[in-house]
Amino acid sequence: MKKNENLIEPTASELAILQLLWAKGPLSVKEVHMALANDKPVVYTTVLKTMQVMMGRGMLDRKEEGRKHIYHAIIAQTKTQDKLLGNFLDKTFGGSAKKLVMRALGQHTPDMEELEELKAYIESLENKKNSKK
Amino acid sequence: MKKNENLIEPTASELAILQLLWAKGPLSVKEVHMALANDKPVVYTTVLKTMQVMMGRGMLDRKEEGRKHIYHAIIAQTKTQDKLLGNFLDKTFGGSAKKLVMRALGQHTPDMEELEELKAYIESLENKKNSKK
DNA sequence: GCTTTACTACGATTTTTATCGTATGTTTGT
DNA sequence: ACAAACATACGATAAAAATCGTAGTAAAGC
Repeated sequence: MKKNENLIEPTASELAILQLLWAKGPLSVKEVHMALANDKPVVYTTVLKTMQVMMGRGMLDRKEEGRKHIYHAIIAQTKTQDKLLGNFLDKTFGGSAKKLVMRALGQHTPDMEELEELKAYIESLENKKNSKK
Repeated sequence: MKKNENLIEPTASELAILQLLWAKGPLSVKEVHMALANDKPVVYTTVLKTMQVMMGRGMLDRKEEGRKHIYHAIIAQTKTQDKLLGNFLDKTFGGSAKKLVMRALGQHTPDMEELEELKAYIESLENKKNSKK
C-alpha cells in the first residue's frame, strides 16, 4: 500500500483556492478571485500569480478556453486533506487521534443526526477490527 | 462567554517548543534544544532565539536559576489547541467537524478501548443535548 | 591567573509565503 | 479605427518565519 510521502502540501492560500476548485469544479482566475474577494480583499493578479505557482508545483492544470485559462485541481481532495490532517495531528495533538476527535466534538459539536452517524461509523470500525483477526 | 479572539497562534516551530514545555514542565534552553535536536538538526542559538521571541509574544515566561533561564509556557495547552483546531477545521474541512472526525478515525484508527471511549463520549454529548432542551 | 566551557543577547541573513505593479496582448463596443 | 475592458506573464517587493553567527559575560576547571 502506497504512502503519501511525496504528496504536495498546499500553503494556506493555496488551500483556499483548492477548496474552491474541489467544490465547484474548473474555474477561471476571475471566478476564483471573485469568490476569494468575498472573504478578504485581494488583488486579482495576486490570485493569478498564486494559481500559476500552483500549476508549477503540480497542484493544478489548466485548459484554454478562448483567451481565458480554466484551472482545475490535479491533486485529490481526500489525499491532500489526509496529509494535512496527519501533520496537524502530530504537531498539535502528539499523534493522538482520540484526543483530537474528542476535542473537535467538544468544541464543534455536530447535531444529533451527525452524532448518530459517527457512532455508527465507530461501530463499523470496531467490526472491521474484529473481523480482521 | 469569552471567545478566543485574541489568543496567540504559535507557528510550527513555536508549537514544537510549547509541546515540550506543556509535557515536561519548565525547561532550560539547553533541554529544549536537546529534545528538538533528536528529531531534526538545529543550532542551539536558533532555539534560544525562538524562545526569546516567544517570550516577547507572550507565550512564555522565564525565571532565572543561576545564570540559566528556565522557561515555562504561559498560554494554556487546551486553548491553544482549540484555536489551532478551529482554524484547521475551517480551512481544511470547511468547518465540518463530522468530516474531520471521520477522516481522522479512518486514517488513524484508535484501538478498541479508545473507540469505546469515543462512543461513550458521543453518548454523553447526546445526553447533554437532550437535557439542554 | 588563565583558558575553556556554558550561557544569553541580538543583529543579520535566509527561506518561504504572500502580494502587487507594470508590461503586453486580445477582444469588444462604438 | 481606436479606446476601454479584459486577460495573462512575470519580476519585484513585502511580510512572515526560521536560522545562524558573532559578541559578550560569567562560571568552572586546571
